[in-house]
Amino acid sequence: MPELPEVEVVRRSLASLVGGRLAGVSGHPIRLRRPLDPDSWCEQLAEARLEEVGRRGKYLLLSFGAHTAVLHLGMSGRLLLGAPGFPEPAHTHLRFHFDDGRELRFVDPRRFGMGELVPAEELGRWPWLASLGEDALQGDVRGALDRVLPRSRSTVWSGLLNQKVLAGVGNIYANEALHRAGIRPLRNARGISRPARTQLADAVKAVLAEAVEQGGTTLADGGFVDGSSQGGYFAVRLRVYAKGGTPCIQCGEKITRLQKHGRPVFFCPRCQR
DNA sequence: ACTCGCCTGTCG
DNA sequence: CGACAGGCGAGT
Repeated sequence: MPELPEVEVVRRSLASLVGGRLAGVSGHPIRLRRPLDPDSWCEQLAEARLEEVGRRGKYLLLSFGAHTAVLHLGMSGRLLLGAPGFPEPAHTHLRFHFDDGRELRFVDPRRFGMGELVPAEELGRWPWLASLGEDALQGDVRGALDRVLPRSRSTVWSGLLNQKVLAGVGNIYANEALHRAGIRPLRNARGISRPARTQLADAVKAVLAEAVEQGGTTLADGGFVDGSSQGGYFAVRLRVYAKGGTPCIQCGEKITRLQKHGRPVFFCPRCQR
């Protein structure tokens, strides 16, 4: 569910925890994308202070001095701030107990998420972070697309979704950026001209920045919420995603929906060439 | 470069 | 009840 903007919104919603000290970590061992053992987190983090909440692509980084908690929300993950006595959602796998009584809960029904506790000095070498490409919000998006797309044998849509190229773009924003740039998702990446790549890079940055401003995309199912359980408002600005059959906002043509690698792709057959 | 599988919840 | 969902890595 959460792509870069949603993770960034969560990151910002946790700002009030920064500087706080842990009183403990709890939960039951469970298999997420990797096994999670809350007891070992509790031992290693002891009474650590939360120094910073960072983000790389779709990964959240909670820096506790000697260790960094690396969290990925997968499709259904949430990080929720709770007050003492606040009822706890189902599928709460991990709780950070702060010494002011507040709790940060990692909730993930579908268990596609992940939590890893990494020694700070190993963070840069940690494989899943190390393989990430340019951050799609803050990095050199144009440079990354210029380097990779002309040599890619895949579609431009796949290229945007490839986290080794750009870190943070998921299916919603890939579709939206391609519409804004007037590019058909399933075109060969190497056939995209340099000016079109520049437009695409600008569109990626613009759509992500706008989505962050709007608090992220919360679709009708209410999936995404920030740390305070607030949804975002970008869904009303979506131009193609989940809009198959409805008129294009720019030209009135019906939005096409098709399926690629089992995932939905949306585009306007008139505006996007 | 593509397919599959990991899970639960929700919707038609 | 089946189809489908925002992701991603392993295996082919």
